[in-house]
Amino acid sequence: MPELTSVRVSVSPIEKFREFLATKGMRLTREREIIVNEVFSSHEHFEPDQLVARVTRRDDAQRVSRSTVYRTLSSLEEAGLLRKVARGEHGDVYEHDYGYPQHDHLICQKCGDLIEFHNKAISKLLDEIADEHNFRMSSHRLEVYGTCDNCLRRPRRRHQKLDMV
Amino acid sequence: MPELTSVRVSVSPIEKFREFLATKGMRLTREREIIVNEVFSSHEHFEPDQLVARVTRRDDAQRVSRSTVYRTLSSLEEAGLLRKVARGEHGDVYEHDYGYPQHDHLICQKCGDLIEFHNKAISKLLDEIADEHNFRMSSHRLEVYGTCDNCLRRPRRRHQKLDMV
DNA sequence: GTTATTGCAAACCATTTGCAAGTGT
DNA sequence: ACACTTGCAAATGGTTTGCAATAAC
Repeated sequence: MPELTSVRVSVSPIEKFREFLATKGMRLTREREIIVNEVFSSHEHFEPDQLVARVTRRDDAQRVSRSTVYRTLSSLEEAGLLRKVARGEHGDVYEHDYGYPQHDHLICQKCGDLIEFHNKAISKLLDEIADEHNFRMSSHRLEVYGTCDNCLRRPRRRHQKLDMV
Repeated sequence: MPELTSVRVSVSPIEKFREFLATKGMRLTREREIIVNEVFSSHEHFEPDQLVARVTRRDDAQRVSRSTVYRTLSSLEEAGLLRKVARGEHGDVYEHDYGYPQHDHLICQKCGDLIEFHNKAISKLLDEIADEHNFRMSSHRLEVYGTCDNCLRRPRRRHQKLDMV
């Protein structure tokens, strides 16, 4: 088991969010807190609707409406706590963008799975390319589409239409 | 069987499309031909709605409905003649994917401008990365966001939006 | 003659928004 | 108290689809 160093994050997501909200004259409400807790309870990528499903099904004081989920996700994105990732035909997902290093994705077109990777050489090349074009880079999105290991090993017939003549 | 040279030769887009349609048991209709001509009359990136606007405004036999434009764009994408490019908050655009080498984009967040580039080293790195993950890569999308040369030079102006004046 | 295709309008669907009621500071 | 916020329902907006009429082969 590798040793974990807790150097990365000094402030909890909820605290970071509160700070962000404060600068906007916004409040950390019960609903926003519920959503942040839900979002940061696991490191999985998620679709807005998955989150909505979880928090709207409740019948207690932990319930949050669909609108509020969407509104809060936007705020979390703006606050730098979440980032949106486009998965092509599979729709967008959110991922944590706080306390995690920059990375890119392999995206399986069969099962929609996301595999993260980071490659310094690519980052360096991007710097050079931007420089050549006198372009000031602020971010990038690199998505590699194809078929993941799992789907290659156990191909599901229904995905292969083979309608080639 | 038509005679083909041994070298990769540029068949016209319309011909390529006809071949694709044939393999699908589909027909090259007047409407599809109109759209292909319109799409390949210039190399510009375009939004579906821009194309729709051009071909639905007509009152002669050159008119094509919105539905047919969308249906045909999908077919052209499937046929490998067009490719969709996501511009982040600026919405998706189509670009020619036939007779043009693979390339990526610098995308200006100020003006939405697209600057194409190609870098062999990046392609090579992607091959290696996919390989390491036993991932079969079929394509990739690399978009570099930031501010373009033009917008850096004219910081306070919206540049090249001449279609509004 | 079949069978694919078109145009229209209606449906879709994830996301956004107006508004009245509710809540944090 | 005063804004900010919520939940609901309705609006959005780009894209897709059902269907009857039409056209390609």
